[in-house]
Amino acid sequence: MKRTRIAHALTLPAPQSDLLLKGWVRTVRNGKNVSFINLNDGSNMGGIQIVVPSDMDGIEEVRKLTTGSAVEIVGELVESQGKGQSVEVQATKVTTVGRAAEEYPLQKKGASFEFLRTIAHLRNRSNTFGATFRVRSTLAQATHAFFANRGFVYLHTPIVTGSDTEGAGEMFRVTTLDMDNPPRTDKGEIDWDKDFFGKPAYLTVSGQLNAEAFAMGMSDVYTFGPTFRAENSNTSRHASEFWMIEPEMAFCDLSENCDLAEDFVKHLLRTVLDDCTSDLEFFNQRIDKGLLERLQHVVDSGFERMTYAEAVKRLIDSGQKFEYPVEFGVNLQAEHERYLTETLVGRPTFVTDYPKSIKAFYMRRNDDGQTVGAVDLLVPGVGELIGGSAREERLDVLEDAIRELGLEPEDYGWYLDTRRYGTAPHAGFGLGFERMVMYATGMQNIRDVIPFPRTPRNCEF
RNA sequence: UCCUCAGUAGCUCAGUUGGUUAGAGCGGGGGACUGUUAAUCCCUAGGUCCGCGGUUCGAGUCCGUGCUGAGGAGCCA
Repeated sequence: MKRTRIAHALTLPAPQSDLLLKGWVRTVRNGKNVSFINLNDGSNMGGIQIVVPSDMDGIEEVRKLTTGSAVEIVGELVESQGKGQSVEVQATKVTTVGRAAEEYPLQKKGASFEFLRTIAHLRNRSNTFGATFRVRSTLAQATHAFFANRGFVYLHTPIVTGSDTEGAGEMFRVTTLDMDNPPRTDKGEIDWDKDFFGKPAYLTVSGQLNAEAFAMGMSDVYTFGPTFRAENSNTSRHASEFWMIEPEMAFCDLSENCDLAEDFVKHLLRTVLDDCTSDLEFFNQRIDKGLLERLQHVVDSGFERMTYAEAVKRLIDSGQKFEYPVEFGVNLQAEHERYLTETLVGRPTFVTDYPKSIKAFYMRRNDDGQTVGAVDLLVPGVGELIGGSAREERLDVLEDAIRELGLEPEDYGWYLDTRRYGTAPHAGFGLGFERMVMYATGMQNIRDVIPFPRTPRNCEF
């Protein structure tokens, strides 16, 4: 007999005999004539109700089943005699595969997210986290489907990089040197020439520069992989290891870049609305009351677009008092971004054309000489979901930008080659995948949307 | 890194102005009842009150400090 996953079993017409289910016990309730098991195998939200008659062989073992135990059930799918479910399984055989010890920490009654983080290896068996990681998986697969449908090449950029000039944040060093006794140069400095790669190496903070190189030849590419930032960030939306999606498109300007970002976000939300209905209903009911309405609204309406200058003006004109005053030339504070996207606009908002002084060197200089072709996508509840730009494709302008930072263009050899040999306008963005999962589920902490989160001072599991 | 708050049973929490032997619900163990739905009812076991130092006749409670966690800020995705 072949195992049937619970989500599939629930789609079968009842009655359906000779069903083999395997999963984990959520609850057991023992009655006089029957015992009830709620069985879950991760394929759906609510699991399935198993009814075990009291005269079944081995009923004593069933009565002593503990929450969390792994079991196999053989039985028949029938219309339910009770309320609360349309079908259930009348068991003919129950086998304990792996009994859960009495101290199994996931109880029927709710535990705090904070506690569940300390048992990250078990929390996927709870309603909230099962739903979160099903949605996460669906979003990942929808990402690949979206880009595949548009002819993008899926590009694997390196995890380990020798480039310390990316400027996107503090980097984790990768080394095989003995840190207790590293080799030294004559000057007493650590001799990185003796290290594995013959020079300092780091974990990537972005695949963008590599993706740009591939866009200058393969036209439309995207990356989707882990990214590492060694920032000492202690917030609900930063992790030291996270997943980022970075499309890069040749012959593309900032406006087309925004078009793609908007299509992409809408495609992701449409997919989870269609494919994760019961999970989203759970989130809507238990985690974030307005979730379904908000997601549907985002799918149905256009995103707002405004320049940084307009954003500053609207924030000032609003008369709203902020802890930090709004002023042209300084970065928007979190309170500004939140007010803009949540109150003034009420849906996702692209803010474009920031002052060059507050953005990265590779962003394309606008004709006004003051701003660059940057874009942030701000969304209610999460903040910055996407950061992107048109890239500076003009060799001389890019070299000037590097020099203005006090850096040497010679250090950017291969990157500048892409401007030297058949350069073309191009643009791209980075989307923080965990922030997307947060936005789609209403979950408020990045540590709760990644299976085993890595944050400062936390590398358990 | 900065600011604020918190840490009491396996989990979620209560614990009065500092005062005898620190409580409840859930979970665990035992039993009753029952087509149940976080089932219900009875009995029961279970505690380094985060660590260290101090004030006091006396500290879960007050003070200092360390650790851990959370929320907010900065950095960003």
